[in-house]
Amino acid sequence: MSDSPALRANGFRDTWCGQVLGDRVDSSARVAGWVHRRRDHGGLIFIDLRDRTGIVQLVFHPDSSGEAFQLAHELRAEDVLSAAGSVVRRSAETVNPELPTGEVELAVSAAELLADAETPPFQIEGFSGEVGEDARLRYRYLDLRREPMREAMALRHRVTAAMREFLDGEGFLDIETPVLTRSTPEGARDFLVPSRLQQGSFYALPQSPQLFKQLLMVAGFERYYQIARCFRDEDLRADRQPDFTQLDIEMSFVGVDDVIEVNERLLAHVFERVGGPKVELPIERLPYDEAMSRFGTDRPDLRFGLELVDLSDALAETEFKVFRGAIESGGAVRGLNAGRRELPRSELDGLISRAQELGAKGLVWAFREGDGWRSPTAKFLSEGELAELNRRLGAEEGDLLLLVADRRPVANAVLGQLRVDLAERFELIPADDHRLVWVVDWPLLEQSPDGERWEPLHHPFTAPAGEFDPAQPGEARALAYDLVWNGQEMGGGSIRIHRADVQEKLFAALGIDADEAQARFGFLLEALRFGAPPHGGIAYGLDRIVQRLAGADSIRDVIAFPKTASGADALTGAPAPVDAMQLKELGIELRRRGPGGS
RNA sequence: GGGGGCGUAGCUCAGUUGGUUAGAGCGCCGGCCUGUCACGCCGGAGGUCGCGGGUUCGAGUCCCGUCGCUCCCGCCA
Repeated sequence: MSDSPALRANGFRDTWCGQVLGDRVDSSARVAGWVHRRRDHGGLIFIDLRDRTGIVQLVFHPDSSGEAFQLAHELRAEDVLSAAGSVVRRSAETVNPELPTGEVELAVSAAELLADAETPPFQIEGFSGEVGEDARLRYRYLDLRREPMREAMALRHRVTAAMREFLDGEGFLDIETPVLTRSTPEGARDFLVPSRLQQGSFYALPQSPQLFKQLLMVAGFERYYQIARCFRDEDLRADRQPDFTQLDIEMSFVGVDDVIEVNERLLAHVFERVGGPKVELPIERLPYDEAMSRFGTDRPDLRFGLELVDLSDALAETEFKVFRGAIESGGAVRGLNAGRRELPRSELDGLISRAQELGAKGLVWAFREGDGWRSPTAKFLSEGELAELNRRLGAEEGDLLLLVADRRPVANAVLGQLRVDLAERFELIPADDHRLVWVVDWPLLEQSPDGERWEPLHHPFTAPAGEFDPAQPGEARALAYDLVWNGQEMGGGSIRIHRADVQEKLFAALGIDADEAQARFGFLLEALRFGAPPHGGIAYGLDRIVQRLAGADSIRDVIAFPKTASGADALTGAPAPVDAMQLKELGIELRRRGPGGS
C-alpha cells in the first residue's frame, strides 16, 4: 500500500472531483473520493473517482509512479482514495462527452488508500437496474451515494436555501419552537413521549408548530418562518411519512390577499432558483364550491378536463329507483364524460370495484350509441332521459360515461378519484405540464361523519369570514387557502382568530365547553387577551414540494432517512424495545399480549 | 383495521401442467491485457427458493399460517 505522508501533509484534497475541468489543465490537483469504477488494462489502469460533485478519471501509469500503480491494481469499488497528480487534456479520440470532466483526466503521481470497502450489497454506479427499497433503506448510506439520491439531496438543499434567502429578504425571522410539547388538535393521532419527571404525563410531538407561531405573533415578531419537523402517527403513503418537514410561515397585520401575495413571490423565487416550472403570477384561485362541483375534490388537478356534471334535475321524474332514491334522500346523480374510449368488460368491472372501494354503492357505465346508450342501465331510463343525459354530458358517439348516484360527498369523492384514475389510464395528462391553484373560500366547519358534531375543515384557530353565527355553523366561510399543485396538496393556511371572544365562540361551536377550552387552550386564550395582532400564515409540505420538483414517485426519495410503510427505520431498527430500566424510570409497565388478551 | 402486488444467488429478475442437477444479466474471485470510460477476453465461486406447517411418490410451483417490502381504502391536510 502506498503511504504518502507528503500527500496527507498537504491535506486530503484541494479540488472536488467534479471540478477537475479544462481550465485546470497543466496544473496539479489533489482529489479524494470513492472508487466508482476500475478499468484495469494490465499496463494501464483507469479509476473513476467519485465524490458528491461528480466523477473524474484517474490514470495510473506504471512508469509515472510504480507505487501508485500497484495500489490502483488492488483498488476495489467504493474504496476511499486520495490521489494527486497533474491535470492533463485528453486526446481528441479519448474525450468522454458523457462526463462533465470528460475532456481531462488526472495523471496520478501519488495516491493513498484512506479506507477500504467491503463489496457493497448493491452496485452504487448505475446499470444495475432499479434497486429494491428493502436494500436501499437497509443500507441507506450507500443508496445516498447513488446519483439520483445525491441529486435529490442537493435539490432539497437548494429549495430550502432559496426559501430562506427569500424569507430573509422579506424580513422573516427563523425561530425554533419546541419538539416536546403538548397535544394540539390538528386532527391526527399524536406521537407521545412519556415524562420521567412527571410520571403519568406525556409530551406530544408537534403535528405542526401552529400554536407556537401564533404566540410568536402575539409576541410581536410579525414575520416568522421555520423549516419544522412535524409528527403524525397515522398510516403511511407514498406521500406521507410519520415525521416530515414543513415550511411554516406566519405574518401579522395581514389578510388573505397579503399572505397569498407574499407566498406567490416565494414560490416563484424558489422555482426559479432551482429550475422548477415557471410560475405564472398571479396563481389561479378556485373557490372550494367550484372545485367540488367541477372536480369533485378540494385538490383538483387542472391539467386535464373530464369535469363532473350534475344530472340530478334531469332525473327528477325518473323511474330508475337507484337514481330516484339518491335524489329523494337529498343526494345527487353526478357524471363525467371520459371521451371516446374502448374498454373491455373486465376494466369496466374494475371501475365499479374501484368506485365501491371509494365508498359508492355502485357505478353506472355507458357508451353513447345513437340517441341512447349501450349500457346495462339503459333499459331503466326513458328515451327522453337518455337524450338529456347525453346532452348535459356533451356525449358524442362512442363516449364513455360514468355516473354515480349517492350522497353528494360520496358521488364527488368517487367521480373525483375516477377522473384522476381515467386521466392516468388514458394518458390525458400532458408531460411537463404544471398547474398551481389556490383553493379558497372554504367552509369553516363541516359535520362529523356521524352528523353529531361540527368539525373544522382546517383547524379550530381558522378565522371565519365576517361575523361567525353560531346558529348557522354550516354557513360560515373560512379565511383559508390551500395550494394545490397538479392535484396534490402542497400547503395550506389561513387567517387566524386573534380575538379571545371569537376563539371561545368557535370552541363552543365545536362542542368544546369553557372548562375544556381552558384546560387545553387556556394559554392561547390568555395570550389573545394581551394584545394579539391580526395574523395568518401557511405551511407547506416541504417533502412533497421537493418530490414534485425532483419528479420522484415517493417522498421517501427526497428524504435522507425515511421510514418504511410500516413506520420502521430499516437502518436503525426503530422502533425497538427498550430496557426494563428505562421503562421503570418512566413508571411504565408493559402488559404482555397473551393468548386471551386483546 | 381492510384489499391488491411482491418475496428465488450480493443486486435485478426468469423458472412451463407439481417432476429428477433451480437459471440469466450485472456484481464478486482468479488470470491475461497500455487508451478505457457499461473496457475486453479466459476461468471460477456463489442458493435455508422469506419463515413455519400441510397435501403429494415428489413442492420454488398447490393449500394454511406467519413475517417483511410496497400500492390503495379507511385514517391523515
